[in-house]
Amino acid sequence: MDPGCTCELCELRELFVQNLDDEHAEIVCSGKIEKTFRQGEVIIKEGTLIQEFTYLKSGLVKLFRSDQSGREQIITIARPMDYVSLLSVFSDDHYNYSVSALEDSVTCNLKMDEIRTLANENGKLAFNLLKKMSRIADTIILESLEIRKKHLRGRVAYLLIYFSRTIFYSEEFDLPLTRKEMADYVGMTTENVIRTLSEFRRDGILKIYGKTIHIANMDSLQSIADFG
Amino acid sequence: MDPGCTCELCELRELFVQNLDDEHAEIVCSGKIEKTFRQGEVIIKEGTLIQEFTYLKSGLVKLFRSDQSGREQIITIARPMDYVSLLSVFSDDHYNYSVSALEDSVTCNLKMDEIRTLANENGKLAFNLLKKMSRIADTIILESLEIRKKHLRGRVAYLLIYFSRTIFYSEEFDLPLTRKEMADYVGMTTENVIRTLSEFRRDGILKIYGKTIHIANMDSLQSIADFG
DNA sequence: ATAACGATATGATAATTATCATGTCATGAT
DNA sequence: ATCATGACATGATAATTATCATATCGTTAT
Repeated sequence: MDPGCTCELCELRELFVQNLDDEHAEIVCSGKIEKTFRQGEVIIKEGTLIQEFTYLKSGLVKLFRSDQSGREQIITIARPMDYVSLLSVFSDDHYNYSVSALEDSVTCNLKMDEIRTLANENGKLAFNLLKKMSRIADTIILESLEIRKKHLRGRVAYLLIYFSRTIFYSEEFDLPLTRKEMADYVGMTTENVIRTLSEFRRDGILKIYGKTIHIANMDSLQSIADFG
Repeated sequence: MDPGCTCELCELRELFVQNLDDEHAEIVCSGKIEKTFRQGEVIIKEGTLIQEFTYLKSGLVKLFRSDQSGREQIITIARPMDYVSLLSVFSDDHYNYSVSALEDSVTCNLKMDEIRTLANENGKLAFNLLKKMSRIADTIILESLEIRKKHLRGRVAYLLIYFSRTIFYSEEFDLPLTRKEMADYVGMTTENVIRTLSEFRRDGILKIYGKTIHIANMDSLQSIADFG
């Protein structure tokens, strides 16, 4: 991959550099487009034609679907090193979900038909894509099953631990979601998510300063997530 | 693919025959093992080492996970033409779900490391696997979101329509699941699934003779699935 | 044939969650 | 600075679902 692609930590680079010769890497690289999104901006819109392979370089995004009544269901939250263009990309012509930026984000976009062509010609590349896809799909499905079997308190606890462990690596962090979005994620109403957070605060499990959450008693929170 | 692989309708055949030369097809084919399972038998056990690529040739199976308390969550139901070895196969060493036969079933098993090797060498094969995987993962995720946003009645209606349209192509069919399994699928209790079926019967939407279901009023059932 | 068991079924009650009402607070627009 | 708006918050009540109790039915084991 030529020096133009200087995305040091980019997983795409890792993926392609191992698997493509210089000539093909150059093709991919020359078609690369970086896009910047402000918090709240739509990156991918449900129903839109899939033309690009979108990779999240920095920031944080949510994948979601909207039903006829306008309510959103959040499918998952993706960080850099996750593929954003994932779910429908290899099986469908149109996105069946939307993506928007939870924090200011930068994406790296490649032309989808180039990826398709390259993958068809290059088993290693295709197989690596297959592995990535498999892992991500797996994670989403298992996460969805986990959430589904818990009650309200367990779901909220699970989500907070997810942010603490997986996203922010800290017991204090700024929630990247509004209470409504948390509700959309765990499949409950906004009011009940708020009530649950207040309960956790009253029980001394959390300290809450607006969007800032400090997990004061991780053990309790963990056992609520496990058994609630 | 040599004449030994005479699975006329097998999607594997279609997948491999287009993508492998005779020599490689012979490798795959010679390692093929067919296995027969009676209704209720376990085909894949959660936690087990993944060594085979399992394809469902005939029958009907359920994919599910068991939690610590012993309750099952059904992830999806797979028919022939679906890949059974799917979710973890390319991303994990061990299955994180189980599969068992809802009807007498026959699987076709290939060695996983052969598939891995071939996919690495053959872009077309890997890309076709990628497309299949993508489609199946997509379907499971979207189905899960659909179920999740409905209430009890809507979930049961959805499931009945799913059997009618997708599995049996008829408005009268024998339920391949017990009431408990239906409950495990839609994430509700057995009692409430039974109650809902009884309600549908009382409302003239269904006729129920034990496991045999006749959908007497598809329009009503459909609108319950859509809006309930 | 009969006993035992699991699946199906229904009712009563408890637990959980949604809805509606209302109010505060922070923030951006004018 | 003030207003408008949306996010956050809490209580009361309604709707939904789970749990517990009980009973029937069909199938399997003895």
